Amino acid sequence: MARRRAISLPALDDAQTRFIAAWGQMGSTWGISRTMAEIHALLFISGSPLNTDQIMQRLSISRGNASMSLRALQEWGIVSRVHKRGDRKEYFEAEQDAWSMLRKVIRERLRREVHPVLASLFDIRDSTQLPASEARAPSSSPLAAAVAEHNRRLDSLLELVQTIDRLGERFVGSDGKGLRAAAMLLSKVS
Amino acid sequence: MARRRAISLPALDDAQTRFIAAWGQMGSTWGISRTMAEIHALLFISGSPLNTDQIMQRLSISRGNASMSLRALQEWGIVSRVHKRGDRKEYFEAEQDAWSMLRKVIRERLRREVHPVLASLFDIRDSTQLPASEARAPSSSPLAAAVAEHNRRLDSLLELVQTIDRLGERFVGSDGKGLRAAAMLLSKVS
DNA sequence: CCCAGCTTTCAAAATGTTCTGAAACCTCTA
DNA sequence: TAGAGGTTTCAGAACATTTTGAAAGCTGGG
Repeated sequence: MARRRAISLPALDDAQTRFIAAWGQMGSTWGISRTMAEIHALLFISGSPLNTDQIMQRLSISRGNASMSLRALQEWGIVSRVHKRGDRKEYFEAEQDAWSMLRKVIRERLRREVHPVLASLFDIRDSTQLPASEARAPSSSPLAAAVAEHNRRLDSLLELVQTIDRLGERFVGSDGKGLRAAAMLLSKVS
Repeated sequence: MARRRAISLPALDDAQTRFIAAWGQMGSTWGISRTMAEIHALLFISGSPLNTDQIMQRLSISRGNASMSLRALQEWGIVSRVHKRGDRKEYFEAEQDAWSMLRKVIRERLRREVHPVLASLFDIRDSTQLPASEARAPSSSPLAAAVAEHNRRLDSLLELVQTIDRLGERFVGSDGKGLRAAAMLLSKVS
């Protein structure tokens, strides 16, 4: 029977590297730059704060890139600066609670991407709102009918996006503990 | 008092154009190419099937681009081909039910993006699983402790991604009608 | 006030993605 | 089976994003 090999330092390092690659991959398919996701992965998986030089070395990236990506991660709220006594360097650490992390990401995506789209959709809908008089009477004009159909389609999409938005807001607003429970609960709704 | 201007054909056209732009914008922030999102928007908002030439004209894109984007949209399952009697051209139409559309998008994203990440994470976790003997006894070795921490972090992420996956699968699996109800219901869970 | 050590900025280079246009390819009909 | 009408493919061009590296900008101690 083959003996099970004991875990070694290189094996841990390798696992970290593979995790970083997988997370970076994922990030890039969800509209986050690969490097940003990799830095986040590195900070998350190592668990302790790292400074810019350590990050640069570990990921083979330039100082400028590291600096900009770290700033962006801080703007997302999932990485924060840490000062170490007696060290002039800045250290960075990742949010360690995965659910809290997700909450922050969703909060930002709502703010940056969903809300602007909602605003546009409302705006567009208003631009073809039929005057009340025309909307009330079943119109005989083909144009009015086309406009009505158009509005119906727009409204159905609006409703969808609004529901997603409300869902997200609720998720984001719930406190850390209740959050996971809510997700679990949903996963049982049939 | 200013008189309310009646809806005109140009106004409808303009609303369509604005919708197409907004939807294209959104697509690009969610990892879908702008053109693909725009074609989808055009088909969705016009409601009736269009052929390649009509799409090319309306969006000012090349035939090649239109063809490839239409193929991709069909692979996502949210656009389908339609034959028109007595017309040799192919026509395309978008799924008109917004919730069904969302369901299809989520199904594909789970398949293409979430499942591969899950597989990688499981794989990575397995590579540093402590032999049962070592894991059982509280270890004194600092290396073993580091590995244990690493595994803990990995597991917490795994659990998160798995929950999302299950949630998505359930959403995707539910039938059209129950779907929206479930989302509404979730939005009331506190 | 000046310097050392560190961080941030940003223009240009590298890289990656999307789009075009023309040629190859189907598939009906005569 | 020729060819008209239509669709797909794909190499290269256009465009967009990401990354680099060097210079400018901070900051705290001497």
